[in-house]
Amino acid sequence: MSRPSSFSKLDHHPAYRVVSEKIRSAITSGELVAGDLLPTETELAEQFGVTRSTLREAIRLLEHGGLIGRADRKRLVVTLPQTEQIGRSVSSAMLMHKVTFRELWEVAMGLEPLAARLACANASSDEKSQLRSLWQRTCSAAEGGADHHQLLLECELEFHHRVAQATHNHALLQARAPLNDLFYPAWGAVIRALSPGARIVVAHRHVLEAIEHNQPEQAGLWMEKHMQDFRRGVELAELGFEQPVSG
Amino acid sequence: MSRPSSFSKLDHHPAYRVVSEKIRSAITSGELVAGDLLPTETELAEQFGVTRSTLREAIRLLEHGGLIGRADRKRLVVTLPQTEQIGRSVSSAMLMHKVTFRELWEVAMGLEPLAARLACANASSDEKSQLRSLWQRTCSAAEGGADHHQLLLECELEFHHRVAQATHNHALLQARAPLNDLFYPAWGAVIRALSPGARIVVAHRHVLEAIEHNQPEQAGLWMEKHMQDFRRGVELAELGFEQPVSG
DNA sequence: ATTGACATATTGTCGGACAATGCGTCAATA
DNA sequence: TATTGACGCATTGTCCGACAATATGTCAAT
Repeated sequence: MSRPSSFSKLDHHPAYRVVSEKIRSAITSGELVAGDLLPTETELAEQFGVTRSTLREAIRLLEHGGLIGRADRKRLVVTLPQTEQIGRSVSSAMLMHKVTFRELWEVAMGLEPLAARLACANASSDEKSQLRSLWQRTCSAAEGGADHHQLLLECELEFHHRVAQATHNHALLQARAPLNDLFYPAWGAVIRALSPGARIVVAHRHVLEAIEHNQPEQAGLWMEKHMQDFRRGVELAELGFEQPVSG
Repeated sequence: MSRPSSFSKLDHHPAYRVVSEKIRSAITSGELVAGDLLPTETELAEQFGVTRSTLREAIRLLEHGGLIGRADRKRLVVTLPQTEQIGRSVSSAMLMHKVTFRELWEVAMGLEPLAARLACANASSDEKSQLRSLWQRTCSAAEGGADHHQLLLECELEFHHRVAQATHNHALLQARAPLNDLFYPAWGAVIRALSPGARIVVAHRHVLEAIEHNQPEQAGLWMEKHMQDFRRGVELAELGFEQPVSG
């Protein structure tokens, strides 16, 4: 065993993984683009020289990544991975790694103000008006008290998501997608404990107006304050800043 | 059709997806933890009341997400999703969305200086010394000229990865994991075009020393300069800052 | 203690089968 | 003419049974 073996451990990949990899590379190499229809399962199975069962396992492997899906419940189609779909698997990974409130907050402090700044330059007027109408909904949710906690939570999360969307930066969208999933339970706990509707509304308004008037610095600063509020909220609610975010 | 139908579109999920979801929820809910061994396929199939083929498709669905794997080529085992595995699917998603150099750079400007700052407080002495020895390897790679471009590229990427690891922030690691994959071709092109070894070495040294001396501001500033260098590199190499990063 | 032979269990792969369902065609009808 | 209904066809989702390859355990032989 201690003898320096010059043989590399030969790795025998199962067929379903090989097939999956072939299809994946065909997609990522641009040979197949989103929207392209794939042949039927039987036909694909023939092309690869495997049985339909094996091919289907390969399909499942890609399906989870959002690379392919069903067009009309029949034909397979190459699809663009959706940020939310990918983000969910990332966030579940974060949950399993027991990411703490602090870790989540630190990353959010890096990404959310950045998103706010970038949104100033890139938000379309349509996105701006949608943000404003969302803010008005947030107002009414904040007034409702405990009855509207769930609604307020959803407004809070949607606000950040829409700001990120307004950047039109897909890398940013993908990077912060999992944060939204983690903030769901996190903000939820804070809201239930403190009813911080008023503070949320104020912060959102300043960010919104900064975006409307194309003031990146202001947008970033107020988003930062908003995240500081979140941190204070976690501490005041005595959730334990160093505790893992519970799914 | 225009009549307001009060019926919700009933969604019939195929069995393999239901089974997959059952297992996933058992894992994310903590009922099953990483390291747990699952029964054999036949046994699982019996428990869920499906055939082995169907069950295997469900398994594939989870396998891609890194939630389960094979222990010893036989028994199934619950595994902690690895950042790199997840990151790769995210980065391939970014590639398909034609993320530009600018978008990549903007996110990196948010995350990399943050990582440098956080690494100051959290890096173990072991990680610090590993960073230093990596820097020395970078030096020799930088001297080699065109022959060592590949080596230099790998050093550059590994440096950023290790800095991120030194933060001990798993959320940050997951969020920036896909960036590494995208920086591979991006830095590669810059290095081949400009041979910026010297500048890389200088920037890394400053970041490294700032981390060693626990100076977060310095670490963040130099990491920022480093990313500015990357941007200049893309422009000087005439790669097109607004062009998509090619996989 | 190492080696070899053998039975056992489990996975990877195969081939075939069938029900459910969506789609196209085409005739019948108002 | 436009809608409806009947019918056949294609494809997926699911099932069943089978077998080779391989890892594991046991036991005897050296």
